[in-house]
Amino acid sequence: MVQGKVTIKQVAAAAGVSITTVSHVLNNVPGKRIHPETRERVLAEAARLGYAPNMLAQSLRTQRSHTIGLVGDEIATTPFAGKIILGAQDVAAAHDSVVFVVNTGYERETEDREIDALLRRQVDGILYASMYHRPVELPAKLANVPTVLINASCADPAVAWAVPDESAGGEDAAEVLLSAGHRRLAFINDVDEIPAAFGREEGFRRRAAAWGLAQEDLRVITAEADPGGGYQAARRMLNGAMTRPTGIFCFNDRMAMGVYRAAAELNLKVPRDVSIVGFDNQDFIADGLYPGLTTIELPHYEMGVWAAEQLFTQISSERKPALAPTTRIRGPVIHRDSVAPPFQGSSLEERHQPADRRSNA
Amino acid sequence: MVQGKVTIKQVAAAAGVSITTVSHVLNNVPGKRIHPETRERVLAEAARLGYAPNMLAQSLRTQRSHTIGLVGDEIATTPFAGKIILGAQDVAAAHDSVVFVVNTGYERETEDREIDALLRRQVDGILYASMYHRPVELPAKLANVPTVLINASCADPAVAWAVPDESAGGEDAAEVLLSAGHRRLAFINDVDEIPAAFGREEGFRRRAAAWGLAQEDLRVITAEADPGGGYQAARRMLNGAMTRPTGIFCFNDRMAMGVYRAAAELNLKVPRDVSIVGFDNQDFIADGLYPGLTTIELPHYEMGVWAAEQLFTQISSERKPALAPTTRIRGPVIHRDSVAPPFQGSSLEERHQPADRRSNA
DNA sequence: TTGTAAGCGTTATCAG
DNA sequence: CTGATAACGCTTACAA
Repeated sequence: MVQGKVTIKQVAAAAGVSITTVSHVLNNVPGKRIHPETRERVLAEAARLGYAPNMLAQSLRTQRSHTIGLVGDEIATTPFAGKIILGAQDVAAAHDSVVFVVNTGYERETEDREIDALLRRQVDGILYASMYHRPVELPAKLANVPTVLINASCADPAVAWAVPDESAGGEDAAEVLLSAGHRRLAFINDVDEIPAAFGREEGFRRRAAAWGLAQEDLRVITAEADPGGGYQAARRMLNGAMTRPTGIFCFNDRMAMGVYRAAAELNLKVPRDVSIVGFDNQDFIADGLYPGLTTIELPHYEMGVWAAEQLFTQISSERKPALAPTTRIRGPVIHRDSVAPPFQGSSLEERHQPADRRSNA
Repeated sequence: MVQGKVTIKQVAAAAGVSITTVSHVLNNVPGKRIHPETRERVLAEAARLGYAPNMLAQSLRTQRSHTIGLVGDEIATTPFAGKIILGAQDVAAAHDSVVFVVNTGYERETEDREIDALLRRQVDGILYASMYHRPVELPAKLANVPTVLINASCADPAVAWAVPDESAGGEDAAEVLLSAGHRRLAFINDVDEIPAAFGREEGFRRRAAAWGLAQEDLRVITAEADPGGGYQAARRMLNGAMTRPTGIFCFNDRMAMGVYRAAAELNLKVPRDVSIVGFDNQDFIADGLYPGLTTIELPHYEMGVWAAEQLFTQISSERKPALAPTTRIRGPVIHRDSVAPPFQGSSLEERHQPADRRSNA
């Protein structure tokens, strides 16, 4: 009620007891038996005054700030980041905690400064997130603080981390195409040599092999992981009608965007003439494309949740074990309209071109 | 060096002085003259021990936490949010502060709970951000806390806010098209009755009028603010060759995405047959489309910066004035490749442009 | 020039 | 059952 800062002292005065007693009843101190009547009185006054403990004082005393830090390289700049923050915040809230988020912009100096800032504020732990799945090394400052990595792995077996299950994603993508009946597949992979590229290809190949697909029916080419890269790769790949893949898996949705364009230019309809599977389920792209893009979602929210939960158990446990848990989280496949059984009719060259579809080059 | 928690007391002991002296030298207390030699000693020991003041204690004592809160309805879920966070963080860092970010998900209850959590942590102030430009009313809890609104306006003249300059955006869009030579324009506006819709239309019309454009040469229709909406509107609008607008301004980039598709289906080339201007400069869409979309960028980062700076001056000033500053920030136009002079040739069954206004590019 | 001590708002120990 | 009182780590009168 009364605005401003009402302290435990005022509650005590109002209830005609000592602050000790107030603290006892408000915190439900185990060993303490308090007269029901005074307890009521205290509770009533506290409520009436709108008392809420000052957590700075509380933290100082208990050495527990109920605060965690989320530091990321590009955490705030990228469309994916949000979900991670959200996941972390949701579990933080469940632990009466709130989260500081800081963006380092890949600057070591900024990172150091900000981590210091967090540490001086006695954060109970730190979530260290990378925007893109990659191996990192833990900043030295964090050696003695509960920390868990998100979207990043670490050689040190003592640090916990969560990453997407890339190869499961690759498998799922293959499964979607294969089970729709496709037998000539292609994977347009990222040129960069990163875990996501390795993992997705590995899974894709593995599942294709499991279906008995012949080597020559699975082409893998690499390109820049953007619309332009996807476009160029697709132009190259979609040329010969005989050998053209009927199902294409793209490293990410942005590349898929380029593949759509290439297909349109070549007068190929998605999904009738080519089925396409993306990766990321990127907001406004996957669902903005026409037809809607079937894609594998990255488990950002889930990683945030897992990591935060892991962090809180680490915080409340005495000493961290020498071997920290790690996880690879599988993202769901989001079915939209870019995958269909391969077209069985005559080959494209024999068909009549629709009049409104002049090819542009 | 020594990890863990080194306190001022340890520094004092190591330097052979009292904690008062340590505090004095470390804080450069104005009125105090300290012997250069002891000052050196203190500094040296502090550095050697790697001392950093515990800000919880400091905050408790000084009643200044060097901490601000950024609460938003969807702050973390949307691709725009990041820039706001970034702007806020950048200026926070310049003020030795760090920012809590919380997402309310439009739930009043969550909002209350989280704001309480921030207040109990003694945040120095709060940035209250809306994901989409709209009027809001300030949560009652924030009445006595320095607060500034981002992407939201407020009827209360005592609260400060920053919003995008929508009508300037509309003007700029019109200018881009008109100065490229277009004389038959269209604006595909959002059906929702929101400030962005009003403002952009108003600006667009105003600038068109300033160029002397006749009423009938500026069509405005509304649609859902997504690719589907843009697509349908464009299909409707791009039909008759005679009356077809040569320049289209879309309420946002997502709608523009749909317009691209409609244009492609109608065998109209962008920008040769239709020039398109979007709004938002949304990552991965505006630059992912082909050809690249010319668009008006929303000043998220700038709003974050302005608001945070405003917040810090408010924090360090005694009492807030009855009339708080507000601002409308103009976003830059991002020139890409979706705008060109109207095509003068005859490849389409289009007749000549009205000869009255034959300007150039 | 330096030190003592009070106090920020809590919690925890230990008496009464 | 309840209440002094000492921390938590720091800043800041006020003394010396």
